[in-house]
Amino acid sequence: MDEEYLGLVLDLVAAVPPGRAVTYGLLAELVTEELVRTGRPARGGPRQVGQVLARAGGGVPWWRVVNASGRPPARWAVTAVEHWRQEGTPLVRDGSRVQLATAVWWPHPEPGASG
DNA sequence: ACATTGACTAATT
DNA sequence: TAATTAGCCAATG
Repeated sequence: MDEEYLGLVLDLVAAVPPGRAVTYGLLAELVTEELVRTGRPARGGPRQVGQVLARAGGGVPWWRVVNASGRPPARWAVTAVEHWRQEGTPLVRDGSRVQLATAVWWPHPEPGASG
């Protein structure tokens, strides 16, 4: 886990707009894409993204990163919900999780890129 | 080197 | 929806 990987993850998280969210898995894929695109070996997965955020603490909008169920880390659930309500993030009926179908965001694909 | 742990995920029940 | 299980990858003891 070097600085380059940390920076990649943190930059991506910082790029997520308010009121939107990404999943750990998606973030991991984006990181992998970028590494491969720049000719570097792919590494890490969703759990590594989690590791980075856990280490980062504050300083990044961590509440915009949720698991595949739209939930934040249990320990920070209350704080996350407060942020979501403040940003107007689409939530499911009970307000405890992000509505992924409408809230998920990802970087604009580059022109010419396949897919 | 082996075991355990963790801000994960997908499939099963 | 919730609880379980198995798979995953890297860090830590």
